[in-house]
Amino acid sequence: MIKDIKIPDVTIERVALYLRPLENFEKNGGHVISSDKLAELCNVNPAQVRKDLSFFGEFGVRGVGYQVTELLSEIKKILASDREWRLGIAGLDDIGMALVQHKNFLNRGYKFVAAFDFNPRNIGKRVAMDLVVQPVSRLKEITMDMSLEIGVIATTPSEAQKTADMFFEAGILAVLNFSSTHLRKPECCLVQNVDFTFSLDHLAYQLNKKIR
Amino acid sequence: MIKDIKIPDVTIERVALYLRPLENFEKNGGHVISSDKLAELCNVNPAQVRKDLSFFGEFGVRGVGYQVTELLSEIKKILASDREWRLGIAGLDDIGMALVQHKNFLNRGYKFVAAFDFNPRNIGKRVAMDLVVQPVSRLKEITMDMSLEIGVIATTPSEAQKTADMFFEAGILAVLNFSSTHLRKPECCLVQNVDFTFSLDHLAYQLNKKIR
DNA sequence: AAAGATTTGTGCAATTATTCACAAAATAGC
DNA sequence: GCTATTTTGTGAATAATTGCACAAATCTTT
Repeated sequence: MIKDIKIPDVTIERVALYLRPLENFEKNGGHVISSDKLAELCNVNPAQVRKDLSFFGEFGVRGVGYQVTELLSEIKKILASDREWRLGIAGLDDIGMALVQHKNFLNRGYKFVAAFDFNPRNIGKRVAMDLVVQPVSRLKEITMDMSLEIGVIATTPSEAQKTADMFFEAGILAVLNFSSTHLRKPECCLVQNVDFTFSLDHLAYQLNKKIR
Repeated sequence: MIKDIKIPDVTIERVALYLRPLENFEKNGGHVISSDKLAELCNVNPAQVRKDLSFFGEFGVRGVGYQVTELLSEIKKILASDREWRLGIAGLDDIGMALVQHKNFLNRGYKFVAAFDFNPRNIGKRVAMDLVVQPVSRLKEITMDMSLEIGVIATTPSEAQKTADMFFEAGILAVLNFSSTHLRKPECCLVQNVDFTFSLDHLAYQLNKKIR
């Protein structure tokens, strides 16, 4: 039961954050968890946990806490990670390879079902179970045929826009961009950029403040 | 001239964001930029740009704008990315390899000067210019000898805590954790976690909201 | 040199987010 | 079944962030 008021972005981010310690907690045999405990695991305020969850419904029991398994399933429903998403990746050099081979994606329901590259040397390579690299020339066709939902850009910066445009033309829903280039995009499509150096910039700032 | 009031975290994040379009702008021959233009490039509000920068000083000229080169240098000074940071990485499988070979780090002053792995198969490998993989058993010693500042964890989840602890013991200043494990850490040390699946969770949530 | 046009820096109001604090609901002990 | 204890859900208070709006500073034109 989702209330139809605007849900803050920060709430979504935190709900995704709750997921991971919760899974651990369950794996270690926990069945019930309080907002206090969950908050502690996530380094946030307990009232925040309760308020965040209350945007989506009443999942807890007063005087008791939250059933872990139930809460997990509710959170996955909220984030729409209770289903499989079909990903296509372009660029199978170091980053691309690392991504398709990373188990976490599949564990969370993000499945690479198609891979593309410009470099003839990479084409035809089997990069993961049932995943053979196709030439980028077939990107649009395959994206439509396989109804890919999310396109992952792991190409060089100079190829990034070209590749993204092909995904857009094929009607992809969203793009996850690892290429450290700003992408022009159509209104209808979501783009999320990932840049590791931001994390380092943030660390460097804090370090400098501390050691100064 | 840094005012000694508390600077919001979001401001630091945005200042890092400004850096990248600014560098592009300069590369394309721009010499002066207005807060309006910079804001447009970064998808933020112009007043926000001005206010963010004003935390650190007065870098602009009224009626004119900001000298791009000067602003870049000021921002780098703010973020402490006007210097080189010495990084050590542990774990040279797919992610680790992708990281050490990624040019962006060096461009921003983040230099991998030591690499470590548990796997004997990886030890002795030259993974980048002047970067040969050492056994993790030498991590503490080398971290101290080379006065590494930031440790990057790209090991398997099960080795992550062990590795991090060695960095901590060696007196590392900060750790960047790619291992999708929560790390216990001493008070004195900063830890920043990087988890790609968060970006996907966020995309999935937004997609689901849209296509529902 | 004066008027008009720009664009910064910032006080302040509006909005948004966080946290407190407590009633309501559930359980446990007696 | 009553009392004490726990813990949720949430209204209200507090805190933080954003963005407007305008004076101050600079440049441009005549």
